[in-house]
Amino acid sequence: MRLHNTYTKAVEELAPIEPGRIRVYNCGPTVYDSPHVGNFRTFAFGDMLRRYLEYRGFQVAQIMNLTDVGHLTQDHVEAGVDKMEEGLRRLREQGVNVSNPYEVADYFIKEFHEARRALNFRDAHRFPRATDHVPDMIRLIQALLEKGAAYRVGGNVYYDVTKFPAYGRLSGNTLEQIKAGARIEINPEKRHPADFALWKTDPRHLMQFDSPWGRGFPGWHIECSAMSMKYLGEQLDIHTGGEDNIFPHHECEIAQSEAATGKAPFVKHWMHARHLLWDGKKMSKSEGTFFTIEDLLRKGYSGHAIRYALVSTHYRQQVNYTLKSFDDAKAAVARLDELNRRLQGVYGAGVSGSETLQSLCEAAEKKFVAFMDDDLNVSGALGVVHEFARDVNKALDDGSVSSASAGAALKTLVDLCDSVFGFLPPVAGSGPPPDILELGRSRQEARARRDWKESDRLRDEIRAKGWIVEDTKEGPKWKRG
RNA sequence: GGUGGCGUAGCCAAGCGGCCUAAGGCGGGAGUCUGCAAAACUCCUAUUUCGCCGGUUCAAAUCCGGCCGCCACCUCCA
Repeated sequence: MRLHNTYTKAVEELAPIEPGRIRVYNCGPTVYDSPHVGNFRTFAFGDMLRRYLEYRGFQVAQIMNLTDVGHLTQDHVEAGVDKMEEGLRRLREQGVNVSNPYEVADYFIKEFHEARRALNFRDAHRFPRATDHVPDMIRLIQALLEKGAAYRVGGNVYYDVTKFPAYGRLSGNTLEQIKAGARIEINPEKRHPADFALWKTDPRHLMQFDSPWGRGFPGWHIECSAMSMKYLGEQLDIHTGGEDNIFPHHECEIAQSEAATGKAPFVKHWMHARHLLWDGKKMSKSEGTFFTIEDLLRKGYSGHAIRYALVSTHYRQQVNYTLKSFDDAKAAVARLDELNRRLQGVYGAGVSGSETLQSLCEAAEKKFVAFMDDDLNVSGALGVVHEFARDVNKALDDGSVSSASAGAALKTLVDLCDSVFGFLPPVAGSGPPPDILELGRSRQEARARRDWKESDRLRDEIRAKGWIVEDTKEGPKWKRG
């Protein structure tokens, strides 16, 4: 299996640190605002990666952090705005009863998990919160000070980038380039403009923690180093995030982690998802293109359809969405859902017939794996899925498929579309309730005596009760309205 | 200013030197099936064509150069 690595800018063979086991850290959400589709494109990529690794037989340890410290918008304290404070104000404006930053975080963490579940994510093994790990961060900062990789100025601690020769290798922002760039603010406390804060003492910050350097708060980057190493060890197989994290966040993480442990590489595969565009531009609140998952659900798109849309474009491809993208996804999911029901019907009916689907399944899975093994080529893999769907439908139309054969096709469909992609809706267990089935039987009787008027009336009545009945060769087929 | 990416049918999107007379989805058209509807299936919907212009090669959507257009990162951001 081959995956792209931002650090080397190449697609490389995945070679687990520990055979059979993959340790993945996903940069998770900041929880002082509602997560939006863009965030979830990245998270959905992380979830699919985990699912595919499991499908390929790896035991995966997946950690996703929740950033609940309200970092300042700038390293330089003076002009900084506390994000948590903004979140608090925003929620109060909406009439939500919150009194402190922890409650703000709780509120948005709950929202995040709701959206995550709606999109059928597997649970990461842990969702560590930054505020629960301040002592771990302090220990890491202390280690960096002891090794001379960081320095203290009053109550502030900065990382000394000049002590880390590899700084800039991930992003290409070498120290020379940063120095030349006019966009870095001058902070007289820093020895080098690219030095970044590990700890800040500032009485105005909302969230305050005790430290050897005074009461203050941790720098943004240190939390991920501390939490990933705490739960996954000093070296990880894969670390994911959005492309914006490459610099400065992940660049700084590498510097901190490797300087602290003396082990390199901190991460074997850095994987970054590209940002999405809405209607050709960055999502923007003022343009009304800042959609949350909840917004899309409210517009009538199912979690499965949203997931299909988010997952069906390669993660390193900049993707442009409009509402039509979600309509397309909805239709594609419906088609696969239809096949799923059809197969379940044949599988449950216990019919004998040809076993021809077996080889079709094997061929499809083989091709699917070949595409996915190549840095998660989902478009190619999806092509395989849809070709498979067409071939199976064709066989079903011939009416000669055995139950065993249908079962095999069912397994393939579920493996690919549910286990890996996670967008196949579950077939509602038992079908319609007895009263609906009774109406259906009346309708069949009406049809038998060619009373189309009554038959259509019953179909409308069934429809009004939330079910759709379709006539097929195998008898009536039931769907949720 | 620095760095990186993209430009394939109405839309989305694979392919990255010959199996391309270019996957797959959505949309559209015609048909099969059906009392009707729905679903499904079949066929059609890029045929000197893959932004444009040159070049390399026996061979290019795929490599090289130039141009045009779009985007991202370099600053909080997935």
